[in-house]
Amino acid sequence: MSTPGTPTAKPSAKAAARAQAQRERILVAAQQCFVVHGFHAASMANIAETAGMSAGLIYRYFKGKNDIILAIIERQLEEARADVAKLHSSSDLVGGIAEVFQQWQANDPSITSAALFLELTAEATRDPEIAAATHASDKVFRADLASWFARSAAEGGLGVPKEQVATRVLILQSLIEGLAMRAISQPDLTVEQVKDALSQFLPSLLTAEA
Amino acid sequence: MSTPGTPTAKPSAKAAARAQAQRERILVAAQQCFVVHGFHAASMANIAETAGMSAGLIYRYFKGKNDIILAIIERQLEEARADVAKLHSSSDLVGGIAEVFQQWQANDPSITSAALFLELTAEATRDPEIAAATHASDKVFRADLASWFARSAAEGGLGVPKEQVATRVLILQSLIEGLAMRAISQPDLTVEQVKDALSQFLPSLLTAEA
Amino acid sequence: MSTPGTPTAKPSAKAAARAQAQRERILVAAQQCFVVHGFHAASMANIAETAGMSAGLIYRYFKGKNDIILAIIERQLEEARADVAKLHSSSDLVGGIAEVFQQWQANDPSITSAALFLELTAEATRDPEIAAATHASDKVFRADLASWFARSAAEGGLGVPKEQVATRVLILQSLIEGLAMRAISQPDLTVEQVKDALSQFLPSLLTAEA
Amino acid sequence: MSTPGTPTAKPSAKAAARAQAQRERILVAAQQCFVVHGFHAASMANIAETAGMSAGLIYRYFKGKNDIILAIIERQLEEARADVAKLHSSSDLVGGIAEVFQQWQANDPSITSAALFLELTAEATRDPEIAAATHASDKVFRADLASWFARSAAEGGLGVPKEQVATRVLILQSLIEGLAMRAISQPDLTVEQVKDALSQFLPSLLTAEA
DNA sequence: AATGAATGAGGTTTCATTCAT
DNA sequence: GATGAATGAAACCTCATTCAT
Repeated sequence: MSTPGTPTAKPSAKAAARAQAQRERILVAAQQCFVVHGFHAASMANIAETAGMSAGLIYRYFKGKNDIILAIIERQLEEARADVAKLHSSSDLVGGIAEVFQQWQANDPSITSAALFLELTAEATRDPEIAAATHASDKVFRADLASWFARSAAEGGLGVPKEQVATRVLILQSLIEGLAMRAISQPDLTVEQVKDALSQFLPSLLTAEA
Repeated sequence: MSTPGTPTAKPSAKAAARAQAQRERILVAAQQCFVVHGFHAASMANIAETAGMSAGLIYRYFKGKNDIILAIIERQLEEARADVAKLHSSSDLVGGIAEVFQQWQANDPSITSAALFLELTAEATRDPEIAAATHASDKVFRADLASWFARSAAEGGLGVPKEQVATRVLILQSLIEGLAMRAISQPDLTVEQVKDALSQFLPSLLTAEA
Repeated sequence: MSTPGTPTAKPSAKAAARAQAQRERILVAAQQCFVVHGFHAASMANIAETAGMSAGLIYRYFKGKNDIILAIIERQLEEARADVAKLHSSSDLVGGIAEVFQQWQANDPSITSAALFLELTAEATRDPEIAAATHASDKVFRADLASWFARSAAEGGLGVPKEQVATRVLILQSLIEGLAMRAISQPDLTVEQVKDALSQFLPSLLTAEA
Repeated sequence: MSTPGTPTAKPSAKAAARAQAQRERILVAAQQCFVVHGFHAASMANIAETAGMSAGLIYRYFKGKNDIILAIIERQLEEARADVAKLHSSSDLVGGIAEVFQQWQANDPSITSAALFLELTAEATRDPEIAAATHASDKVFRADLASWFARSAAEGGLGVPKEQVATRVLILQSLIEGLAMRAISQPDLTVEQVKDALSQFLPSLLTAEA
C-alpha cells in the first residue's frame, strides 16, 4: 500500500506530526471557546470556526465533545504541574501565587482560566469520566506539592515534618483555589491586597517547625 | 369563583401570596435540577416536572431560564448570610466550617451545592446580569464577615484591628471557598483532616492581636 | 393540577385519544415514506412533512426512528393476522393469495408493501430489537396458520393430521413470501399465472389426507 | 515483442488487468460490508478498510456507492446461475436447496447472503437502475431454470411438458426465495424440517407428467 | 390560572465525495 | 496510481418558548 521505493517511516512520521498539530489546534480553539461560552454553550461549530476548520474534521481527531474536554483536563494538569515547578524554583511563593491570581483576574489566556477551572470541577460532579480524570489529575498535583513540602531544604524542599505535610498541602491548596473564586467574585480585589494577605499567613505554612 | 361584587383588593393580595408561593416552588425545583444536571443540561421540562406543574406555567412567573438563575443567586445570598450568622453564634468556627465541608461532600441538599456554587461563579464570567448579581451578593457577604471581625468581643465579634479586617476576611473566605473545591476534587478527604487543618491555622486569623 | 370542578377522567381520556391519533398519523406517514425511500433513506424530516407536523413533535410520541420501525412491525403483524383470518373465512385460498400478490405488485398502500416487508426482514439480521420483534411476530403468525390447518373441518379448519401441520405451514408460508419477491422481481408476471400455479399445487397442501 | 520504446499496447493491457483486479477487490469487500451493515449503513470508509485501500482510491474504479451496488447485482446473477448449474448436475434438488437454506441460515459468506438478497430486491422498488439490473438478472435466471425443466431427461433435463414449464418454475422459485425469508424469520427452523417438507412437495413439481 | 401540544432553531455527529500531495 | 485530510450537506435529536384550549 505504501509507495514503492520510499521508506514508509518518514511519511507516517510526518502524518503523525501533522495529526498532533491538528489536535493541538483544536484544543487551543476549544479552550478558548470554553472560556468564552462555557462547556455546554460552546458549540462544535464554534470550536471549528475558531480553529479555522470544518466541524466534521474535528471528529477525525477527537471522538466527540467529551473527548475534547478530557484532553483539556490533561492539558490543565500539565500546566498546573509546570506552575508548581516554577513556584519551587522561584522560592518566592507569595509572588508566584499573586501572579497566578493576577492572571486569573485578567483572564490571561496563557494559563487555564479560573472560570474554566471552576466549571470543570463542577462538571466532575456529574460526568463520571470527567470525575475520574479530575481526581487522578488532582492526586498527582497533590503528590507534587507534598513531595516539595517533605523534601529537605538541601534538596530544594521545605523540610516540613512528615506528619504535617498533608495538613499544610490541604490548607495551601484550598487557599490557592479559593483565590480562583475571589478573582471572579471580587473583581476590585488588588494584587497588593493578595500579596499582603499571603505574606502574613503563608510563612506559618512553610516553616520546617511543627 | 370568588364572591361577586367584592373589592379586588383582598383577592389580589391573596393572588400575590399565591404567586410568591409558586415562584418559591419553582425555585426549589430548579435548584434541585441545577444541582443534579447543571445549569445548561437541566431542561425546563425537568424543572416543571420536579415542581409538579406544567412547563408553560413557569413562564407566568419567570421570564425565562435566565431569570430563574438570577433568582437562584439571590436565594443563595440569603442562605450564605444565614450560614454566616450561624457561624457567629456557635462561636465554633472550626466545627462550623467542617460541617459545611461535610455537607458539600455529601451533596446535602439543605445547603447550596458546591458544584452549583462553582458553576454559578463561572457563569458570572460570561453573563453580565449574573456577574452583577454575584458581585453584589458577594459584597454583602463580605461586609457581614468584616463586621463580625471588627466588632468588639463584648458585642459578639472578634475585635480584630480595623486595618487587619480586610486581609483576614480575604484569607478566611478563600479558605472556605477552596474547601468547596476540595470537597469535589478530593473525595477521600475526611472531615477529621479538615478539622485538624483548620484547628491549626484558623486561630491566627481570629485573634484580636495584629 | 387539574382544573377544579371538572372531572379529570374526561380530559385525560381525550388527551389519550388524541395521542393515539397522532401516533397513528405518524405511523401512516412513516410507512409511506419507508415504502418510497426505504428505512434508512427516509428521513425524520421526510416523515414529519408527510405527516404534516414538525420533526420535533414526532419525538413526543416516539422515542426515535427505531421506535417507529418497531411500531410498524407490530402493525404489520396485526394486518397479516387479519389477512389470514380473511383467507380462512373466504375458504378460497387461491383467490386470496392471488389478491395479495396483486396488491403487492400494484404497491397497494392498503396492505404492507412487499418491499417494506423484505427490507424489514433483512434489517432483522442486524438490529437485535427488530430481530426480536420480527421473530415474535412471525411466531404468532405461524401459530395462527397452524391452528387453522389443525382444526377440524367442522370447526372451519382443514383437518390436517397433526404431524403434517408444521411441514405444510412451512411450504405455504415460503410460497406466499416467495411471491412477495416475485411481485418485485418479475413485474410482468400476471395474476392469472399466479392463480393457475396455485390452483395446481395448493390443493395437495390443504387436503386432510397425509 | 517487448522491446523498449514499444507502443503502449501491452502496458495498457496490463493496466486493464490490474484495474479489473482492483474492481474485484472492492466488490468483495463491499459485498462483505453490505451483508454486515446493510446498503446504507455500510460506509465507503468501511469498504475501503475492508478492501485494504484508501477511500479515495475507490472512486478511480467506481463512480460512487450506487455504482458499486449495481456491480454487485451483476455478481449475484453470476453466482445464482452457478448455483442453478450445481443443482442440475447434482440431480438431488432437495439436498441442494436444503444446503442453500443452511448456508443462508448460517450467513455463510460463500454465497450471497439472504439479507443482502432481500434488501437488494427491495431497493429495486426505488432505484430504476437497480430495478433494470434486477429484472434482467431475474429473467436470465428464470430462463436457465425453464430450459432445465423443458429439456428431455436424455439431455439432463426433466422433460416437463412445455405448457407446464412456466408454472412450475414460478412455484419452485417462489419456494426457494421464500426459504430465504424463513432462514431469517424462523431461526429455529432446522435443515431436517426443510428437507422433509421439500421431499414431500418437490416431486410433484419435477415429474414429466402434466 | 393552568395545561401540554406544537414549533423552530440549533446541537452533535456521520459520511460520500473531492483534491492536493 | 494512491493517499487520507478536508469539506459540506444532511441526518437525528433536544429544548426553550409560545399559545389555543
